[in-house]
Amino acid sequence: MADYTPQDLDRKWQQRWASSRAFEVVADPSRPKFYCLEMFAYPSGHAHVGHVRNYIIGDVMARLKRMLGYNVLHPFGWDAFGLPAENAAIKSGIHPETSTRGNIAHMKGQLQRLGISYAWERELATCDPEYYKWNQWLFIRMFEKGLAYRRRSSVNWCPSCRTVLANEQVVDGGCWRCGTSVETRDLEQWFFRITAYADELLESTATLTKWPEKVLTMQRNWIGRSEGARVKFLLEGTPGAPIEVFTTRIDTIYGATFVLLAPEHPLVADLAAASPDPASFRQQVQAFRLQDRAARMSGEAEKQGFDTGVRVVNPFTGEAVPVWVANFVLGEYGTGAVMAVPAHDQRDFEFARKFGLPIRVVVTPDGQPSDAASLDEAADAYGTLVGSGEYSGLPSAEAQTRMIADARTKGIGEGTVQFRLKDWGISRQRYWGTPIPMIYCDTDGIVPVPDDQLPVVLPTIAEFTGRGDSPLAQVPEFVNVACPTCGRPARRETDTMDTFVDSSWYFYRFADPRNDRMPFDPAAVQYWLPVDFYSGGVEHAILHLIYSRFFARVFRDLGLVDHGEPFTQLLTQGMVLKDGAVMSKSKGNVVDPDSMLQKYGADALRLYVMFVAPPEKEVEWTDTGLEGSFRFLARVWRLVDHWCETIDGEGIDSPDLCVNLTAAERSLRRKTHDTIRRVTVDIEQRQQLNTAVSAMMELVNELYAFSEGTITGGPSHRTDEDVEHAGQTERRETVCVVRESVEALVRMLAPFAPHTAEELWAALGHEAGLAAATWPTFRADVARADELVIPVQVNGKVRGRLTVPAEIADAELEALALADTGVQAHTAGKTVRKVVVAKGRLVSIVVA
RNA sequence: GCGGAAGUGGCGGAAUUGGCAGACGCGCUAGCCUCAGGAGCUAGUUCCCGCAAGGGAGUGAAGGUUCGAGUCCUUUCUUCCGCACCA
Repeated sequence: MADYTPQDLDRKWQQRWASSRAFEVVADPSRPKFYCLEMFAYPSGHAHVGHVRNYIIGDVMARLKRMLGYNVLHPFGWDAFGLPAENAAIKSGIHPETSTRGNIAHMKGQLQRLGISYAWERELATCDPEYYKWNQWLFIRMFEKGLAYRRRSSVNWCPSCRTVLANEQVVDGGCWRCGTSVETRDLEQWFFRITAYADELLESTATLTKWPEKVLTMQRNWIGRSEGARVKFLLEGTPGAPIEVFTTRIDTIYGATFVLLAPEHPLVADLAAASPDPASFRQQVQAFRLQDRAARMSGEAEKQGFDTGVRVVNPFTGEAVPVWVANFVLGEYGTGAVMAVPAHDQRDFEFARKFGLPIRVVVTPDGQPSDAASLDEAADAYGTLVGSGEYSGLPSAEAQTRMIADARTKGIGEGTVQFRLKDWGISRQRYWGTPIPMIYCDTDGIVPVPDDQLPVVLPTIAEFTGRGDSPLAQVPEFVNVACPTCGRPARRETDTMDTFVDSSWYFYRFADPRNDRMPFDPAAVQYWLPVDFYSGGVEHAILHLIYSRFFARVFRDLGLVDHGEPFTQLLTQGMVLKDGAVMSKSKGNVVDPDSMLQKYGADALRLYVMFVAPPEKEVEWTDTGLEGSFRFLARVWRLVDHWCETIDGEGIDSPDLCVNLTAAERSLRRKTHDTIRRVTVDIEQRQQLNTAVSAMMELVNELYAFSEGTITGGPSHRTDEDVEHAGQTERRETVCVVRESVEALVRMLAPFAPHTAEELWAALGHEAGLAAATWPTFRADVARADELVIPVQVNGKVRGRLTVPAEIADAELEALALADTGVQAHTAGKTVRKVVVAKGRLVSIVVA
């Protein structure tokens, strides 16, 4: 064999895999399936090693599962729509289609050069009309079911560029291009009713037993279920709709000394109109609304408010209390109005102190009345009610139940559940996305594009100005359309969809990516889904992973799939840092995989990235670590080179048939099988890929030590049955044992270093390649040691070691331990109080 | 503020069920090999005392449970991450 030149191997095997379509699969219900998926990529141009880590993790899993006999679906695609390409078009004039296609081609080449085993024939890009057609189809189905609806909502607006800005385009409260201070504007926009599934999305987190607890916690917090009550406060003196508040602490309602409205509350405009000085009123409200959104929501901003002059009646006390507008009350949560209980809520407390509003204590720890003047912060703990009429003396929890029941009886309120999760606004005033397939007709109103006219193709735009409202609104031949119902002139929707829509179901499309009649054949999805192993960045813990769970339920309720959860197991991989920072082009600390590939080959890079730390952990990139992995592969290469001609041959038996193995040979077999166990468990069950690599390194070290012994150790072991091969003479037993070990090693290396493993496997005489190889089988009987070294502790310190048969009885072990000279040095003249024998592990002696 | 995760040699990290702390790798040291070594092989490498044998200490800190704790419990410190005026 020649020297280890991985670059040649990379090329050779990548070509063979491609020409043999090695990783393409078809559904086969007679075989167990495994759907292995990494989050698809935004085609930014170049993948750096941080991105690549994720693909390698998935590839190790996919390649292992193939060798274990699973029918493995391992596809890849491109999250190809998105703002960066459009921003680039505005700056450089290059059309998003052009830059995106170019970036995809480059990144695909990078992944292929890494030898990631994707079923490339299933590749998809979300900017393909064949893909986004089904976004549109699904949107219409959701519209029909009331899951997609339209309402007014605010967006960021740059008055200078006269354009809507995405949140990412707002930098420090200003426009990303001109710095002009951003305003909010109300526009009619489309929403998905994800809140219809809020309870289910929350409750089913309990079934996601193979997801990181961290992600589940984040999702639960994001959904933010809270139980409470809605209570109506009637306007004093004026007939009309009451102000409804949401509270989780109805037990404190006797302490509600005022009511607060969000500036966005619908009643605020009416109150302004009716006020003595409407102009000043409106000006104050407007001032709150212009406050930087982030600052207003951050909790650090100064609490501000003003009295509307209107009073409402507390339905429990009958007392009239003032209504204020406050900058910190959120319009989009609850009812946009809250009852303020300053004694028992810190925000209300601060507000009351600032504006001299009354504070009344109605819950105390012991049920004894207490004076509000002594408070220096709100007392928000549960306790016993005081000064609360008929409810005084009740504990908070019981009071809540009774008060909610009474409110319901009297028609002044009811118990309710409130979610922090809001409906998902999907309208984007952008070009590079899926056109929303809706038509506005003066006669027929909102009309979906008929299915047979899908897709609504994104028109090609020549110039990107970054000015004006939705770019599509500036394309008359796109906008103007005949109404599908009445045929009269109508207008198309000119907004495009949030790209999270694209990524919420792509994993279904991979099951049947070329279907032109449906988003996918339910039978294909029935076989392949759910995704068994999904890996990607933790930054998607909330949005993408909740939206996908939502879509799975939408598909389920459309009768297209029969499961609820799309991802059985989730792995969130850590980032790769360079010089302590996340890699980014702007920081100039990007490690380019291609230059590493040229120097060390794909396998060294793959192995290093897997070896350096467990997949979930952040890692710091080091070139010396990569060199270490290269050295290991070269060491394996030389090992196989040394042995391959000796052990490659007909008539080599299984080591099971060898009865008279030497101690060294038995020890090597033991190490081999123990390694098989460790590597298998580490990858398949623990996803602890770093220790799987360590285990293989240990085996290689053992094989080196063993090889020294047999090659230079002389003829003492030799018998008449020696095998004569290629000038090397070895005991037949040695050949059997080494062959078993080396062949296991090469196959275990295959998921990590597939190119090298393929070459070595061929060198060992296996012409069919690793595609035909199976994962080595662990044999507990072989791995079991026949002798153990048992440490003996005296008062917690190791004072001796006993080499004993593995099957030794506890009593005998105890006797040996007590008789050991090293132990006796520490027990002499003392009384043995206790002896604990931990079977097969240790003996612990207590003396005094 | 709330929630989550984590603190182990010079460094990245191991320790699977409460049972020999530091596997494996990087780095470093020495020897061998070599014209040479930024290649390879072998040995060593937690800290302190000691020529050595050996002894002592040791997993952020302080307590506790236990024959035995990196692992379990309590308190505490630090770091990272997420959420953050959600009533």
